[in-house]
Parts: sequence; structure tokens; C-alpha cells
Amino acid sequence: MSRSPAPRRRATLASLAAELKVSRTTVSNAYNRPDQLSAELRERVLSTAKALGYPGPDPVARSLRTRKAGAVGLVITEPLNYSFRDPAALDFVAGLAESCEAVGQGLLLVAVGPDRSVSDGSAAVLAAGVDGFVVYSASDDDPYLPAILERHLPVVVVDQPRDVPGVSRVCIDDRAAMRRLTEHVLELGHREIGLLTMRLGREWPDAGPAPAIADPQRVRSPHFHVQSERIRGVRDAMTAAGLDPASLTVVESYEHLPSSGGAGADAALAANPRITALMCTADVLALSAMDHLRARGVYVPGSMTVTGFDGVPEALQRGLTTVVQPSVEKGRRAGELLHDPPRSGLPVIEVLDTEVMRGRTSGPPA
Amino acid sequence: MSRSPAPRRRATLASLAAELKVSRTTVSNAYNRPDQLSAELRERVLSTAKALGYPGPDPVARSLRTRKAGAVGLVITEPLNYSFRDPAALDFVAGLAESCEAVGQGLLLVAVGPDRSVSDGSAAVLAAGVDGFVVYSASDDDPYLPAILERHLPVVVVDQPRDVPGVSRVCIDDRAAMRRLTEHVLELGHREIGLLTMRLGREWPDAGPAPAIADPQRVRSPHFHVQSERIRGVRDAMTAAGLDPASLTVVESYEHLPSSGGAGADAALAANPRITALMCTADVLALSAMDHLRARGVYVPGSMTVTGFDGVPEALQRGLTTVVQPSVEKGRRAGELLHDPPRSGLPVIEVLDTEVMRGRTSGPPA
DNA sequence: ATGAAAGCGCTAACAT
DNA sequence: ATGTTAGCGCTTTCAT
Repeated sequence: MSRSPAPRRRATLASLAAELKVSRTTVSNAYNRPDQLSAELRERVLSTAKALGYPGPDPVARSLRTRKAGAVGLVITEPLNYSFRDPAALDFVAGLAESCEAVGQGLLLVAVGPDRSVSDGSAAVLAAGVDGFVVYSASDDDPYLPAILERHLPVVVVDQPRDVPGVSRVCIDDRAAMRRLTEHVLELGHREIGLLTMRLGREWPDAGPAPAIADPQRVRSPHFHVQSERIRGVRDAMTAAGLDPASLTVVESYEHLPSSGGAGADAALAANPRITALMCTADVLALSAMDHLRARGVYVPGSMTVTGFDGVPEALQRGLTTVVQPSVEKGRRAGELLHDPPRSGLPVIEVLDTEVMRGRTSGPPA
Repeated sequence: MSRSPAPRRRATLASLAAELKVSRTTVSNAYNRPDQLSAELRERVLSTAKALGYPGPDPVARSLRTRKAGAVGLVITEPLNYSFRDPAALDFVAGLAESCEAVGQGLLLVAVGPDRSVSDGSAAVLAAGVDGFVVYSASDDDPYLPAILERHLPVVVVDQPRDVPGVSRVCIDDRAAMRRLTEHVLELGHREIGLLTMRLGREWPDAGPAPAIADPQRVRSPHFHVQSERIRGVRDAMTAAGLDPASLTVVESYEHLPSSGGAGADAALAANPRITALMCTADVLALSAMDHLRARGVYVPGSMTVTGFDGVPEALQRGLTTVVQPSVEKGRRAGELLHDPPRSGLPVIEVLDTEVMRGRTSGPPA
């Protein structure tokens, strides 16, 4: 591939027009409105462009003029090692990417890591050249949301935060799904239940990432809505079955580590050794807990029932009893809502369906 | 959160300046050079901005002026369901994202699916507002590469394509790594080997995605360098051990499906029932093959040795004998090479280290 | 410390 | 079918 040496000064549409002794419009048309000039002239323009090493209209200048960036921004507040490690989050990104690809839009991962200060992250949000944002956030008090809203661009929220006025949202009914799953567990005869969840707020009570019994006040905290809705679903079912929801042992894990589920299981069983069912708010937690239990000779479901949430491939393959949610579809719908918003102009809230999957990890208590 | 109604016409830096009766420069300085004006004036600018709903300088206009986009483009030619399903590819993306995040750059996933026509894809490549590209491609004759090079932006290639003049590359020594792994297999006493690989060229010989014995000519095809280098490594070791490399049974899979490995194993064993070792060019293939074999009562490593490539978490956890490559580091280095290129201005080729991991899936032939 | 003027490279009206 | 004119919103010399 012999690349001719680039000219000292990069070619522009104007320089190309000058070279060809035609107007800039004509060159622009050669790229954007082929029907506006003779095929012959167009050919001449394009070949001269190639000769001059002109790659076509500058995307940034074009964006400025057309007010279209050709990309949507994805803001994920959680650490990268969460988004890229949790299969459910990943499926969501894949779905979103797919819908962007379908309409030729790029997907910009906005640099908003937890290692960056909030002001840095907000700066990144403000600096993103995009036509709209998808916000996939774990907390209702997301620090970047104000900056995003400031930009007056189309925004679609996934799962959280809720109640952002004027903004569309794609989600599932976490509470109802978890309630149905819990009903299944209760029907099997379980009465002492442990619940393993991701952390319930952006802050973490004290030093050390070890899972810990959750403060009841945190459980009611509205910041991590998804988690608390799922907990609420468990309580709903317990109350309906005549159990005291306060007897539920809730353990909170700080991180999405491979070991989180196992450590959480230990914490729950230490707090209440009579637990016969361990329900988890994520499959990764449940799978980790199962591995840990099995390594210690606790059989599932013989000695312990374990359930998850999400329906990730590994969970389904291993027969985990769980709630299957359409993660890919979530991403896809979020993208579609951004690409062609409802004609009404009004924000919509789309609640996608979930399914309780009775697997091989739930059975009667020992 | 009470958002004041956005003014009919969006506020700009100029309108803000007019409102404040100061020059545009001053407003610009308030955002970009806080030391160039009194704290008092700056405060006045910022608060008026907030009142007017001005979110700060428009990123696109700023990019046009400063010639900096604040993002790098990632071009992956493979289908999305590959990039987001293969843990090794994912680790690479995570590493790249991490390095971008560290310098406050966004990561733009350029919409270049296989479903899009090349001209569409080129359009997407040409339309991306980025400061540079990372190309993660499966073939040397990548159709988008010419368009990318046209743009005269910094480019870093990962693994492939090779021999792009003037472009830095991050890779591993696939051939040597596979040779070392094969030496281990041969030392165990295996003589009849099957090799499962991803497809070797962009085109696929005939209809149907079923894995098939690879045409020897395709095996020598240079388009999918990574795959063919790995095959070459196997042959190197065979030749050195006095075996005929032509006796190697090579099976090519079209897709990265969960079933690909199993189907590939069947194809290999059908072609040569005396095979005692199944080497795979990806862990996902090997794990799939193992599951399939086990389901059919073939014990690993008792009746069949299975090896992989990549060192993905599940493989390590399950004790797969494989080559561990630093996928995350690959992404990180690619990003770093883009963010601060070598002072010399010359392209570099970084060959990262790999390690042969002897696991529990390789043993003497039955 | 603040302002005036000149573009960055392009596209969209509106002519011709 | 092609050209003219006017910005998109911003930063950056260079003056004051």
C-alpha cells in the first residue's frame, strides 16, 4: 500500500475546491448529495480528493454545522470492573451497541470512573460530543446526572435513577419479580432466609470490603433502588405468607468479586445458622455462593437452597433457580428510545418482562 | 430538582457574554483559564450561566477549534456478539477503556458491524470524531483499514493486521506460545492431534456454519494471521519432534458459539478417530469441547487431552491447560501508545509475554 | 484583566 | 447543475 506523502497542510474541502476550481458547495455535494452534480464531475472531485489525501469532510466540522454528533454517550457510574465483569451489565451494553450499530451511530463510553473525581467526571460528561445519553446508574443520587441534564440532550435512563422528570426509562419490575421468586422458595417450605445483595448505597459504612449485615436503615435507603426493590419483593412475599419480614437476614457486599458471594454466604450463616435458603440479588453472587458452599460440603439444594437474579448464561446452564430478565433487550430498547423517541414527545417508562426460572438449586429445606 | 425552563434558543457562549456585557473571551476564560480573570467576575459568569441553563462550551465547537476530540475510536471488525461474548476480547476492551479513563478520554465504539456494507462502515469510520484509532481486527485484509489510514490520525493496531507501515502494534508471539504448549502435549506422548480454530479467513467456504475440516490452502492463508500463527506453532513443535505436520487435523469453526467447540470436536474425531489430544486456539472453544466430550462419556484428561488459548478466568478456574495471554494489558498498552506515543515518533511493536499453563486437562494418551 | 478580530472546516439557504 | 453568502460556537493571538 503506497501512501502518497500527506501534503504539509492537511487538505480541506475548501482547498480541494480551489484545486478543482469549483465551489465548496460542489465538493460538499459530491460527498453528501451525489444527485446534485453530474456523475462525471463527482468522479473528478473524488479522484482528486484521493490524490490529495483528502479523507472526506471533517466529522467535527460537519457535526458543528449539522448539530449531529453521530454518537450516543453511555454513562455508567459503576467501576469498569463491574460493567465489564457482570454478564448482565455486559448484555445490556451489547444490546445498546447493537441498536446503535443498526442506525449507524457510534457508542461513546464516557470516562466517568470511580477513580476520577466527580468534577472530572462531570467535565467528561460535558465534553462528550454526542446526540444523547444513556444513563445506567446504580444510585438515585448519581453525581453526574445534574451535568447530563444540563446539556438538554435526549436522555434515557436504565433501571435507575427513577423519577427524573421528562426522561424516558427502561426497566423491569424488580419488586414483583423478586416476590414471585420468593413465593416459590416459601412454597418449598423455607422459613429462614438469607438475602445477599450488592451494596445499597454509594457510600460504604466502614473500612474493608468484606460483606456485612446490612443496616436496616440502609435497606430502606432509596439510593440504590434496584437492590432495595428486590429486597422489598422478598418481604412482600414473606408478609403475605405470614412471616415476619424483619427475620430476613440481609447481607450487603461491596464489590462484584468472584469471592463476594461466598463471603456473603458466610456472613449470613454466621448471623443466622438456621438459614435454609440463600437468595441473591445477582446470579454472580449466587454462583459464587454455590461454589463456596459446595467446597465446604454443603450440598445445593439438599442442604441449602440458592437463588439468583438476572438469568446470565452460566446460571441457566448450571440450573440456577433465578429470575430471567431481558438484559440485551434493555440495552436495545434504550437505544431505540434515543434513536426514535415516541412521537408524542412525552417520556415513556417501559417495563420489560421477567420470568421466574425454577432450576435445580431450590428444593425443600433439609 | 427544579429545572428552569430552557430558553427558546439555546444559550451560547456569545449570548452569555452579551447578557453579561463582557467579551466572549472573558466567558471562555472563565471556563478554560480561571487565572485570567478575577475570581469575582468568574463567579458572576458561572452563576449567570447556571441561571441561563448554559452547560458550558459546546464540545463540538471546541473540538473544531482545538482540533482535539477527547475520544479514541475502537474499530472491531468482528460481529458484536463476538466482541462481547469472548472474555478475552472483553478483557482487551476493558483494558483499553481503563487507559482511556485514566487520561479522561472517551472510548468510541465505532459502528462497524459485519451486517453493514463496507461503504456504510467506512462512512462510520470516516464520521467518527476521534483523536486516534485502535484497530482490533481479525484479518489482514480488513476492509476498513484503508479508510482509517486515510484520516491520517494516530493508529494503534492490536494483534492484526500486521505490516501496516508507520503504525504501532501490540501483540503476543502466538507462534512461539503455541509451540511451547504443543511441546508440552507431545512430551506427554500424544502423536495424533486435532486442532480446533476459529475461521481462517473473512469468507467462509460454503453454506452452513458447521465446523469443517480446514482446506490446507486456507491454513496457509495469511489473512487471519493470529490463527495461522498458532497453527504454525503446532507444526513447528511437531516437526521438531519428528512428526509429520501434515498429519495434524485442523478444524475451522465459523462462529464463536457455545456449541462451536463441541461440534468442532466431533468433526475432528470423525476425520481422525485416533486423535488423543484436542488443541484449541481459544479457551471458549476448548471449554465447549470439554463439556461436549464429558456429556458423551469421554473423560478429560483420561481419554482425551484438551488445551486452550487465552487464559480466561473460567479456563483457569477449571484447570484448563492453556496459554495465558495478558489481554487486559494489551488493551491498556494500546491506549497508552495512543495517548503518549514514543518520543521518537517511530512506530513500535510491543510483544507482550505469555505463559504456558499446565492444568488438569492434559495427560498421557489413554 | 479584558476586548476585538480572525478563523477552525463545514453545510444550508438562497441565488443563478 | 453550480456558485455565493452566512453562519454553526468556540478559542486564540494580539491589543488595550
